[in-house]
Amino acid sequence: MGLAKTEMFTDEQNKIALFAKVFGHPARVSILQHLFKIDSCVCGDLVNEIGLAQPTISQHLKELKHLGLIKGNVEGTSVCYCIDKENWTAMKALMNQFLNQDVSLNNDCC
Amino acid sequence: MGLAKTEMFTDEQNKIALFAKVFGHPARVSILQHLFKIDSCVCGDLVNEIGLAQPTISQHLKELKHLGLIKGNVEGTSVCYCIDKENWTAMKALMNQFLNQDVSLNNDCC
DNA sequence: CCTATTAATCGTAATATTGCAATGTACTAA
DNA sequence: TTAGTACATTGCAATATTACGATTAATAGG
Repeated sequence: MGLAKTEMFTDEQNKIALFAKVFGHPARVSILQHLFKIDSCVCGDLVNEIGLAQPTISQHLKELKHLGLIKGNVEGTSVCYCIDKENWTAMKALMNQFLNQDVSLNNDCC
Repeated sequence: MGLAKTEMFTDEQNKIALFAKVFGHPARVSILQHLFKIDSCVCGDLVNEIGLAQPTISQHLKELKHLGLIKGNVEGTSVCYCIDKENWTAMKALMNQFLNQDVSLNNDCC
């Protein structure tokens, strides 16, 4: 298996899970934090910043790009990656809706 | 491999990734939403609510419990699960810090 | 053209995740 | 005690993820 049964869940639940999944690796968290911290970024910087090999970083960037959270422009021999602000904001709204569910219920059973 | 190299990242990055990972499956998202929606919950309800088999649900509940996001009390033959409000709030703060990084930078390179 | 640089892709090994049948455990009721 | 109910644990098969060496593609500079 190793295969989630997505068909039995709502689109919203699957979408939340997909975004969360991409944040579920410290390298990708680190990449995103780095992209926020500086204005622009080439992959080489990330390979130096994070300790992983170049193909590994490239693979993580691909996943982030696939979900639309970052975008990359070719600049000569290097590629400039940065946060896709619009998609990030939309993702944030979805995640906040999930995280900010009302916690003040009177479920005193536990 | 399939093994994240956690030692090269900060505690914060690893913690964010761990929480995100547990949200990275629609069944666990669904379980948490259901626990928020009702006051208390036994596992049987979840097995009916979600379409997965009982051992599968039990395993997902275990992961949520391990991270402290839910807690369970034995009540006779059944177990009452609910959100651990305190830990949920702490988790929320960490995740919001990550999600709400300033998006208004002038990274116009892309 | 040739060479260097940068990053993507391919191939593969090690490990993790998902899901469930079978089984085990703990409690309740008769 | 026996049977039933509710959930946990075990064991395993199918698939996914992570990481990286080797290679490839694309561009820049000579």
